[in-house]
Amino acid sequence: MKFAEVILPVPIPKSFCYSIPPMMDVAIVVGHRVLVEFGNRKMYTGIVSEIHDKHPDKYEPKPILEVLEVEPSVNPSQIKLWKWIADYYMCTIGEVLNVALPSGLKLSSQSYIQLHPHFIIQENLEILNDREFTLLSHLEKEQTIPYTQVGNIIQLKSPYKTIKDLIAKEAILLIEQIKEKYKPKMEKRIRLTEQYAENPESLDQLFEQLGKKAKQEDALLKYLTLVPVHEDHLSNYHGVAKKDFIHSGRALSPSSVGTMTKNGIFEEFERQIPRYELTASDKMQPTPQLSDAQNECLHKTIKGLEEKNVCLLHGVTGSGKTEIYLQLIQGVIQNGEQALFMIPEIALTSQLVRRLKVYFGDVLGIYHSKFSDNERVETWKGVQEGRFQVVVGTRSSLFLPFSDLSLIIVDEEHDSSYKAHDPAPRYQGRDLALVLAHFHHAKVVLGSATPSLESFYLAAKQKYAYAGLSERYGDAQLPEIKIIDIKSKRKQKKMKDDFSDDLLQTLHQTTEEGHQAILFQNRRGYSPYVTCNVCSWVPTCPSCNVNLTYHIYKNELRCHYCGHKEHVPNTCVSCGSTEIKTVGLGTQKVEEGLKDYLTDLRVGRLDLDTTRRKHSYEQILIDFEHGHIDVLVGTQMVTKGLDFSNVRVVGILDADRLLYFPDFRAHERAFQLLTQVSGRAGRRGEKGTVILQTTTPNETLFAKVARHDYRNFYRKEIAERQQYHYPPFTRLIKLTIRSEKQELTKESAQWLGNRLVNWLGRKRILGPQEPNINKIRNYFLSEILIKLERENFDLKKAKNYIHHAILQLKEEKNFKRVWVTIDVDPN
DNA sequence: AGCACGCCGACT
DNA sequence: GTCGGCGTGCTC
Repeated sequence: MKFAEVILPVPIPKSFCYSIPPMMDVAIVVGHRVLVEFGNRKMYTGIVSEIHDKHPDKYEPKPILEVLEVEPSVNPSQIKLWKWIADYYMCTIGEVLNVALPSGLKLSSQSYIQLHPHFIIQENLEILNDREFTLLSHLEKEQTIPYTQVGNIIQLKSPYKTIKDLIAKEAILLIEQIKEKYKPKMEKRIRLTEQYAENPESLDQLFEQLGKKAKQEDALLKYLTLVPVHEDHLSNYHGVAKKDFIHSGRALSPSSVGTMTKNGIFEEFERQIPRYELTASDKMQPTPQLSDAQNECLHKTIKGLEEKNVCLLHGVTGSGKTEIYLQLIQGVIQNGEQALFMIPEIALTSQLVRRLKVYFGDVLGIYHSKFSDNERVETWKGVQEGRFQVVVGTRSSLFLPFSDLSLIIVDEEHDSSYKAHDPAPRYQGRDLALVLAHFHHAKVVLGSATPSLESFYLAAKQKYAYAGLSERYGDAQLPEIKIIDIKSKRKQKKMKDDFSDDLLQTLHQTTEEGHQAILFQNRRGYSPYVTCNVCSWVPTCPSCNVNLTYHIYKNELRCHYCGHKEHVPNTCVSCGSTEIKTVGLGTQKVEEGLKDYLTDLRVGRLDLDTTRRKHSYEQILIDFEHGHIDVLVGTQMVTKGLDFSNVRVVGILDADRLLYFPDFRAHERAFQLLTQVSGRAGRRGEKGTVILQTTTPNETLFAKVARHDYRNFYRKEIAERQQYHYPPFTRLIKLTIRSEKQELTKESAQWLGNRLVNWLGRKRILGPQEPNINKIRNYFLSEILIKLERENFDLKKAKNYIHHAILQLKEEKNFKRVWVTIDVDPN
């Protein structure tokens, strides 16, 4: 008898042992998706992680019910990676499985009830109560009803007992239905039936027969122009897409085509087609020529990769790093190997994808969060089958089933969206890329204009190779950055609301000249809060401890943490006055204000609120590209990967806010954001201008941004990190403690903190401390930060302590309703 | 995470 | 009684 260890998508830190029925013995291997029963009756897809013949001694394993595929969906090196992640990021392997496997490959069962075939309601009325009768009459009509709906039907919150009684009376059956989620996309096609296709001469006769039926004759003619049956009768086999046949060129009448199908002239058939909108129409192009500087950098990178496996490619904004990536990828394709091109979440615009498609065509796969389940499965399978040699995607593309990976490019490696937040595993995509590459003996290129301190530090320590690119591509120059002191401007009455005279003038001038501008304000909504002018009352969220943001379009107040919405009150809830005013500046207000002061401008906005829908992001960018928008206002979305040659001016409305985050990375992030957004100005051709508005014009960080002086920024910042023992000199683990009561959160956090201090020592534990926003979605939060040495330290042991302490916390009677999340290497 | 089960208090 | 709420324990 053989047994399989199966990974299941549940947050339990174990794998589960199932028996392999003898019939399956030969077929089953590591990486197979299998269907198993788990718990009382639920069915799940699991992944086989190990096969052995040791019967567990404490229980009798259940059998594997089904092997869901011939070729395993997952390869052994992926399982190795999953285990590494679970270990390093301190989560369960089930949680890893949950994010790693596209949901199209995950099946789970849903419970349904149906009438027992031998049960006749009319003959059993006396043993049924009202509720039972209602339910059974519904079942007579509906055949099957999902378990989850039963409660609604019989007006009970927990229908469990009723169902159990009915099962005992043999009135109903409980069944499990499994839904296969992935559906291949099919296309309806049309072709001639065999009799006509095989001897095209018979078509002449057919034309005569159709003589008076002009519409059918039309259709036949059109078919023959689309499919050259006369020249090559085999061409009929693939026929033509029905949609194209009927609607392209001169449209046909669908009903006459239908008639002809009925009469055995045409036949309909289906063919699986890829979901990708491809390529036949896109002409393939050779990758672009490199400038001398790029060429030199490319060679430095290649040499660096040979020596160190990892190379930091540090190129100023607009220096053309992408062209270098293309060359590297090209090399990988020629060797018949695979490459992964990683980009931050939002930068995956169709702009970039379209560009890559032109160079790589059919060997390029795409993978990101706005893809549907089905599309993801197709990329997954394409990578597995080796059809896709290059994948461009966000951090989740690290989980694809690569077999022959030889290069990973992490573009904009400093970008914080590489870090996963919400469900565990809270992995850092850039770091994980290094691990994946290590498993595959692949090379990694980390590219950025503003490298993360971590990466630059490792390059400085010669752990990574380094290749710099300090000039912009073509004749472009780095923009001139003007720092505007808005405090003194206000005194001089040269501010109009939040716009300085310089900013308005520059915008006016550049748009007059036919150029475009970008305005950056890192806050969405109209204003961050509203307040009563009389008593200073501020509306707050009922479930989170934050002020509500004012959104002008629906005249609404919204919570950006839980999504709560309410109308703006006409009168102050606290004092009854009607003087409610808005305070502070969001992107909507910038948009409004611009329209007031520069009336002729066409203003667009790019933030979370305008890009919720799947293609809206793309649409705004297209409008901007085609010059339908003069000024684009946006949040940090505008800092990422927008590359429009006509943008001459960038305005930063309030640079101060970036600095005063209570976070050791605030300065790093500010420098990156400011440099990146400035880099949008003046690509190709003339020099751009950046207007940076601030109340603290002497802040040295701004000066460094203005001088494009990354190195001095780095020197100062790294010294501080070292002095205060922050990464890259230490490793951080953040624990977040949550409960429904503030006191409970506080006490349990204190308890946990003490335990950790005992085991790990006072100096390694910071907190517990209430975060700035101490209540989200009705849960009160507290945080503990653990600082661990990077060298000469037993990390594994420390993590065990942490796990242990949390386990102990949960065993304390009073702390049962306390939740702790672990975030390794938090942002 | 689900889900069953058991105990308790609050109702028609 | 019967229902819902909540705590507890288990899942191969």
